[in-house]
Amino acid sequence: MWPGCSRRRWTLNNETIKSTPSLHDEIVGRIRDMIFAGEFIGGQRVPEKLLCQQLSVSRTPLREALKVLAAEGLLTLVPNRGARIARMTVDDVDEMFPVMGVLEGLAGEIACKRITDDEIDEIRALHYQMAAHHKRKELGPYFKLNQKIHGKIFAATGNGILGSIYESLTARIRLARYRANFSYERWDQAMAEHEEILEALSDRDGPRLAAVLERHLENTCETVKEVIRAMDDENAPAKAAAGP
Amino acid sequence: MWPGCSRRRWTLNNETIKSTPSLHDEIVGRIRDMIFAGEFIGGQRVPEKLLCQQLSVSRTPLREALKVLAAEGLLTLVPNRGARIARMTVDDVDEMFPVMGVLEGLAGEIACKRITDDEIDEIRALHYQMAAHHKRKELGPYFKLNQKIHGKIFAATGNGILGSIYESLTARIRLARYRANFSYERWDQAMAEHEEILEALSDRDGPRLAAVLERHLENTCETVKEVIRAMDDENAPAKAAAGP
DNA sequence: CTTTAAAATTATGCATGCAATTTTTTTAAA
DNA sequence: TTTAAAAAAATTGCATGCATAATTTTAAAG
Repeated sequence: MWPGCSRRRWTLNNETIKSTPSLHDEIVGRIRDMIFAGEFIGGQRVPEKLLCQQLSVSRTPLREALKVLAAEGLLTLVPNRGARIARMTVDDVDEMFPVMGVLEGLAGEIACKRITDDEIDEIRALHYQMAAHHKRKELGPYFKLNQKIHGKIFAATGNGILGSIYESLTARIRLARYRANFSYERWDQAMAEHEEILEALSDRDGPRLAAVLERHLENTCETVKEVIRAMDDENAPAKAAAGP
Repeated sequence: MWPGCSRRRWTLNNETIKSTPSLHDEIVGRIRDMIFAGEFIGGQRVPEKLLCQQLSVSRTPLREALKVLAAEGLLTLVPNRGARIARMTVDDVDEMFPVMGVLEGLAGEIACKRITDDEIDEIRALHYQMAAHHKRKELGPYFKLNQKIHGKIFAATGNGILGSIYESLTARIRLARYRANFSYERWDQAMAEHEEILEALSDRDGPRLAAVLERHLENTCETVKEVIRAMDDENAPAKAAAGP
C-alpha cells in the first residue's frame, strides 16, 4: 500500500533493481495485518517484547517497523511509553471525511476519463460478487470486495499519489470498522449507491460518479461514527459497571 | 508538521502528558532541515555513517529516523543499499498537482467559513511582508512567508488531517524548489495571485478563494517543473560534457 | 586502453546489552 | 479500606558488535 516498502522491484533513476526482502518491511506488513485482523483494540498498549516473541524477531527491526506504522497513523508512539494502537475518535472521522470526499470526487472524475473497458468489466465482476455477499449478509467478504472496488477506481486514475493518500486514510478508518455492528438500512443504502457507482462508471459520467461517491462516503462516514460510538460505550461505562 | 513527532505535549485518551524529547524525533527534525537547506541534492546517497558523525548519534536512533523520513517521502530507502534523497520527477509533480488542487480548494472553502478576523489580520501582515521581499527580489524570505501564508490558511480550517496531508505534499515539492531559478514573470504573476487570495479571504468568498488557490497552484506547479527540468539538464548532459 | 574478475573495503541488517524511565508491586500510614 | 511512599520489576532508549550484502579497488586478460 505504501509506495516502496516490502518485497518488490524498485525503480530508481530509471534502473530496475530486484530487492532482497528486508525483515523490518516484512514486519510492517505482518503487524498491519494483525491490527486489521482486530488482534488489538484501539488505545491498547502494544509492548515491544510481545510483538518480538510473536513475530520471533529482535527489537531493532521491530522498532523500525513501529516507527513506520506510527507514520502511517496506525500506531501512536509516545517516548518512553511505547506504542499504542491508534484510537479513532468521532472528531478524527469528521476531519477525514471532507478530505476523503474531495479525493474520491477527484478520483471519480479522472477515472471516468481514463478507465478502460476491461477495467470496468473487472469492477463489474467484483460488484456482482459483492452484491451476492450483501444478499447473504456476509459482512466480511462484503467489506473486502467493497474495499477492492474503491481501490480499482483509484487505480484507474493512474495517479499513484492520489491512491496512496486515499489508502492511508481508509487504513485508519479500518481501525474502527473491523467490528461493524451497523444498521441493515445503511447497508442496503450503501449497496444501492454502489449500483449507481457502477452505472456512472459504465457511462463514464465523471460529475455523476463524483457526486455518488461523495454521497456514498457520507453514508460510510456515518456508519463508522456509529461504530466508534458503540465501541466507546462498550468500554467507558464498562468500568462503571465493573464496580462493587 | 507531522502529527505527534517531537517535543510537544501529547493528548492521548483525554490525558495531557508532557513527553521527554526523544533522540530519534530530534534527529528526524534535524535531517529534515538539512534536506530542506539543500545540503543534499536529489538522488544523492546519504550514508548512515556520515549522518551519524554529523549529528553525533549512534546508528540505531538514526536508522529509526530514516524510516520516518522515508515514510514521509523525503528519502528513498532501498534494502541493503541505504538511503537516498528522494528524487522528484516531472511526473511526480503532475500526479501531486491535482491532489493538492482539490485540497487547496477544500481548504479555501472551509477557511472562508471559519477564519476569524484576527487570523485574516495575521495573514495580511505576512502578505505585506512577503510583498516587500518580492519587490526586493529576496527569494529565500519570500518563500518562507509564502509557505507560512498557505499554512495559515490550512490552519484556519481547523482540520489537522487536511493540513498534515497538504504539508507532507509541499514538503516533497520543496525538495525540488530550494534552488529556484525561475522566471520573474512567473514570480510577478504569483504575487498578483496572492493579492487576489488576500482579497477573497477578506471577503470570505469561498468559491473565489478556491478558484484563485487552484490557479495559483497551477503557476507554482509549472515553476516547480521548470526547476526540475533545469536540475535534470544540469546533471544529465554534464556527464556528456565531462567527456574527453 | 578497455573490459572483466577477484580481493579488499565499506555499508547495511540485525541481535544483544546496559542505562534510564516508567509501571507495578509492596509496605506503611492515615 | 483507602492512600502514599518506596522498592522491585518491567519496558523503553540507545550504543555496540558481528554477519551479510554491496561497492570500490586492484589485478589480469583481451
